[in-house]
Amino acid sequence: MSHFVLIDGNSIANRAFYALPLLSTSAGLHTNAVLGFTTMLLKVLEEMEPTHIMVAFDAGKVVFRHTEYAEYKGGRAKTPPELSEQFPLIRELLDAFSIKRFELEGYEADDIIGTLTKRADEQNWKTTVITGDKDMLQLVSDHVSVALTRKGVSEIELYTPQEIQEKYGLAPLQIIDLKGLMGDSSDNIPGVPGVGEKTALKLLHEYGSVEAVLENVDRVSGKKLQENLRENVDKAKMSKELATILREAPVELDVEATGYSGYDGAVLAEFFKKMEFKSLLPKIKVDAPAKGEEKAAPFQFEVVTAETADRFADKLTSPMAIYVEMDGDNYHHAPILGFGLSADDTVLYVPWDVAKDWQAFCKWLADDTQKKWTFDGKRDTVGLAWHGLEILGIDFDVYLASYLLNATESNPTLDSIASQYAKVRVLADEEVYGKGAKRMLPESDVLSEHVAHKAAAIWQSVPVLREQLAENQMNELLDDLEAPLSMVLAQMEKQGVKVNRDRLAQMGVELDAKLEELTGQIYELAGRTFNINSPKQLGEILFDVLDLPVLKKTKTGPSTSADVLEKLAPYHPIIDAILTFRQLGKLRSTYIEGLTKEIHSQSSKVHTLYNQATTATGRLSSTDPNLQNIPIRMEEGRKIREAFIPSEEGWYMLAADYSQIELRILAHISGDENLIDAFRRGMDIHTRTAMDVFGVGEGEVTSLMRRQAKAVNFGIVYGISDYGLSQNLGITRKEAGDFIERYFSVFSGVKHWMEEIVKQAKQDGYVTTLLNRRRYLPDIRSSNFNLRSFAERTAMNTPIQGTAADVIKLAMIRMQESLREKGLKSRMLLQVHDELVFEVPQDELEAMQQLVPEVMESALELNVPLKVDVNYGQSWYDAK
DNA sequence: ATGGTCACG
DNA sequence: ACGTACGTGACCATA
Repeated sequence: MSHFVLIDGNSIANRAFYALPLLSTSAGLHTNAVLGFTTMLLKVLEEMEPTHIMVAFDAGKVVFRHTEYAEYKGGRAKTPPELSEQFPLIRELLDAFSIKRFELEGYEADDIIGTLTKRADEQNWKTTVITGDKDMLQLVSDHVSVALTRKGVSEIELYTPQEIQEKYGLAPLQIIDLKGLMGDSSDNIPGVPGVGEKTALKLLHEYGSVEAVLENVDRVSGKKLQENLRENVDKAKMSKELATILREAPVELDVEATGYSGYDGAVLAEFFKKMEFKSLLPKIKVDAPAKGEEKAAPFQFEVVTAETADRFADKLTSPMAIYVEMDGDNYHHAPILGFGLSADDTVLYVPWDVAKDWQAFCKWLADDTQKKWTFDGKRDTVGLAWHGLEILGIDFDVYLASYLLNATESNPTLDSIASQYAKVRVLADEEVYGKGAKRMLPESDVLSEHVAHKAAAIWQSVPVLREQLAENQMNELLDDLEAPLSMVLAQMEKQGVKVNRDRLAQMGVELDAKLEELTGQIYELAGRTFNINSPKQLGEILFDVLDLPVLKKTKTGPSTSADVLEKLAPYHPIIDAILTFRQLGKLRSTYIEGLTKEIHSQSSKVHTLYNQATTATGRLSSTDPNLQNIPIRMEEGRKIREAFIPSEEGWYMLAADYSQIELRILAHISGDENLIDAFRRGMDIHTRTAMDVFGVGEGEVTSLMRRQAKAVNFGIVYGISDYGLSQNLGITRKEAGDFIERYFSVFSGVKHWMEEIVKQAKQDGYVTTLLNRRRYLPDIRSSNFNLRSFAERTAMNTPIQGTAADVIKLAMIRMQESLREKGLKSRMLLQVHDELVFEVPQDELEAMQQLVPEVMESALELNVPLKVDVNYGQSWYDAK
């Protein structure tokens, strides 16, 4: 059966360009749109198996619509040169694929596709249109489906008439009426003012078309809406015309001429090489090896056994890629299965039982001069340490490198790294081991090949990663910050923190009693029993049985979150009981029961896992258990910290935290003179902000004024919006807006910086921290208001939060060095974003109280001082 | 698996 | 007209 695929070339190229980071070849040629286009094509060819395929492009400056409406597409931003220069490459790409492309002077790709689908439809061909443009949904019919790209170009969503009906309640042709009413800002189709998607859909469900709406305008509910419709009759009609895709363009291309019989693998490979798409090369389907090209050698590796080990001793070289395979994600517990090793043409697999008794290997492993390339060296270091082995000489970590190159793709996996930077394919662990309850070890030959692939992938990726890091000037960030930090974190994780199990149990007993009492009270107040932990059941009790007002909704029903409940508290005594129940329940399940489960059987301590490649901003995160969210704000919860104690008799817990680090960093990078002055004078920053914003003297700042100023300062760091501030302070949006305006008039340097950073983000597509950490913001130029606004706030927040992360990471490295140099026994145990926690012998207390702030405050020189507060006590609770 | 809620900076 | 404060992870209920 025939299957005709039509691709909207401009739409896909645009999507791909904005979805992918701005990649370039070593020669400086930008290729991200080409790459996205290519992945899409490979996917379409494989999954849709078209018998006919073509790509349509817009052509020429004069599109016939212009003559009808001068401003058509006027609102659209100019195509950036980085994208325009890729169009010729995309044409080359299509030629390499032997796919027909077509353009027609004065017409858009839409119209070409509209015309061809009509012809195909008449012949009853199965037809699929691929585009990112929702307008095209109007082409859908029984034979024609439209595939919309989502998440850039990596995923597609197929629309048939049924799906359009389900999603919009409209027939395909009514999509035109929808656009006619709501308009489309990206195409500068005006629509009717005041009518968005919701209103437009409501009108169409009732009347069916733009014309019918206009005829029945008297019956439309809403005075303002009626007025808008009456005053914009012409605009509505014209918008509908603009949104209508032409189905009778003078396209001379015969549908039959788009017949497709596959591509020449060798030609395509040549093009991929030119584009430096190394990872795509293996995806080219070749029926027979192309003439003149040697068949790729099958993957070869050797398994080392106890008997043959001696023969392999001289294969252990420097540098060499090593992958330590473990059974499970938590390397504090996981058994080690074996090692993959690779360098040049050597690829080895060494089972654990062989490796642990192979002396030459263990010696090589612990030899600092033998350089190792790894995937997650911290995992290797800690995992091996639990089994009594030492690994030294880690010289490159592809996990950290890949994270730095793209922090938005959190937790890079080796299979994805391999597909981006290496030739060899690596299966996802899930494919080898299964997931969840179905997880199990595969046959030993499957396992050894999988691990061997991993080592080979690391070996091949390193040079590519090095080069890309160099292009972004990020080698220093890796070599001097993240890599040394990973070894500091390894020590902290392995060291662990002592937790007093009995203390927790005792608190648990007290909580149980209180919770039981509360449960009884709640049931009585509700008049029946129910599951208080179920938002659904709780909602029924509150809003149906007790008939309390619904203040906020979630996707699934009325919200019962704490901020809503607090507002409902005056209505009914059950609310306070529920709030307390929630609070205590959280303490019991997460912090008593959860934490107790994490106490390690071997060490009686908790050993967290710091994730160094998860956050988009450069912060760490902590799991199993998460030690970065131990309660502190409420006294009942804060008591949990009494269970965190030193691991040795007579030692102390010492905590040091940066004071206002984010605002100090804002002062530095914005250069705002007022903010800098405040910090140089050592003032309380919230009081100072209140003085400036309210125009009062220091003695006249009330606690309310200080509280409001504090909220404004938080808002500034988060990328302020009047709505967010109004929510936080419980004031109107207008009042919040006034605060912000006054803040910006006093701290004009901050305002200027915020405008500039957003502008820069729009230009570059990313923002950076002081140490050149980078975060891409693909939505910064989105036409979707929400996505764009979010990206803009992120552009303001990330340099601040990310630089703070840089600073404390630097301090941790210096701190560890300092402890070693001075021969101190004190140990760094925890990092909580702006705080470091140590355990300290009594005779080092004095020295540490001096040293820790000194090292932290001098980690990075800014144009304002950094300030650190230190406290110590018998437990983490007492270090306050 | 997903969403709601809540703990932290 | 839109619908939000920035960054995380754990637990519970429910599909």
